[in-house]
Amino acid sequence: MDTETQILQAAERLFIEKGFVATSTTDIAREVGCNQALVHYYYRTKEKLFQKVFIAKFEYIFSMLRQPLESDIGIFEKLQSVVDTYFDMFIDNRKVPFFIFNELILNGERRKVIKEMFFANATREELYRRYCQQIEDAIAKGQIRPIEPMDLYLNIVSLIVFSFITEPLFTDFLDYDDAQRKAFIARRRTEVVETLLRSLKP
Amino acid sequence: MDTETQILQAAERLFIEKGFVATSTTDIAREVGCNQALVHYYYRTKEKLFQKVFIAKFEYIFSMLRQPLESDIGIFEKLQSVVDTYFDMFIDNRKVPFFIFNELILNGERRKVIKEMFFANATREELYRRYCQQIEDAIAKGQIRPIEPMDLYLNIVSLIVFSFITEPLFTDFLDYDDAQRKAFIARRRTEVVETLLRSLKP
DNA sequence: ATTCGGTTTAATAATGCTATTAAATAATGA
DNA sequence: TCATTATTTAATAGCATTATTAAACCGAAT
Repeated sequence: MDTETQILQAAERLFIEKGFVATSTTDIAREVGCNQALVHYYYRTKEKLFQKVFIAKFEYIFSMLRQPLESDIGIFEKLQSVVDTYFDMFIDNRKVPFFIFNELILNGERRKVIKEMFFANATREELYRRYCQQIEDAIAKGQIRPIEPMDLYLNIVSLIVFSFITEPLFTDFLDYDDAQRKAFIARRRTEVVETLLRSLKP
Repeated sequence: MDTETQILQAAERLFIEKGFVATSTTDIAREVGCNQALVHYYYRTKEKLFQKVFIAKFEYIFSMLRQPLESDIGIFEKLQSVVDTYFDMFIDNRKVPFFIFNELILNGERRKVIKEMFFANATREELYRRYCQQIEDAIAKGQIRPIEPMDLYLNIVSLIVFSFITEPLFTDFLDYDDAQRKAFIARRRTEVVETLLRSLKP
């Protein structure tokens, strides 16, 4: 693999693991095994490199909504599908949820950049609008209780993301081993679905 | 007020606002209007100062559970009371939830220190055990559906904390003004209670 | 008035970081 | 082959940060 993408991938690993501020371009170079100046040669500044990593992850996470949302299944199955999709993905990328929120919240300047990026693509707003439509239809049909689509979305994200954000705390505080960690996440998965579905009953 | 506590309070403000890494002892000194060496004179190292701030906040937040838990009201009223208590407190300390999780998750070394502090006080475990007892009683009496007390606790914390963690995102992404921000939080408050109560129906 | 303790300051050592530059090296095409 | 371009390195400027030290300051007790 060429050095340029090696650097990008090392940066991704380190940024996600330790966050932007705690990761130096020297760290990244060391991880790749190249000279530190190369990081700047290819990506000019640490911030630019970071944004490349960040936006890619952000896009990726958001795009995962697309498939369940467009499939032709019932509203409850969709919800189950969304939860499963995210749990599967986060199990292999345990620090990603924290990474996204951490960087998005800690740095207001960056938030502006991401915002512009986000609204630059009209299909994303379209995706959200379609989601709202589906919720409102389900409410109209009496399948679920009345709820603001945004509130439901926040509930979903809260419960999923928090399961992964708190996982390191359990691991350390209760001395969880690998098996217990897995079990914790597995239980959260079913519990999150249970909670969401019950909370939506008309 | 004496300089020592001025420094502590400035540190608290800055640490909560910008996080540990992004806050320098020079920042703190500037905020107080004193020499940077004074910060070290009183608190030796930045890390020690931070831990003093952090542990105080952590204790405070946890201790807020005590009153609702010990009062003699029904399980649903208790839940409502807990949610209200935290919403009230976080409304005046909007960045605190993020602060706690951010620092707790980002730094594994620190987690160890907090863990020791946490388990040093037996009344805290006692508090948690009493909470579990109350949930299990409510389940046995058929007031709520079967659920692991830990899962319920996580659900509660997730929904509350996330309302405040995501608030800056709404503020920026959707250009919320102060009134809209207040309305957002107010709606979340009722929605969180609604979601929790419904999800617990037997 | 002077001494003494606690407080505050200025100065600085030591370190680590980002970003740049110029030179060296490797790769490529004429 | 050789000239040109792309990649990589070493060196370093410039800055910020933590922590320490020695000296200055200041108020209170003697």
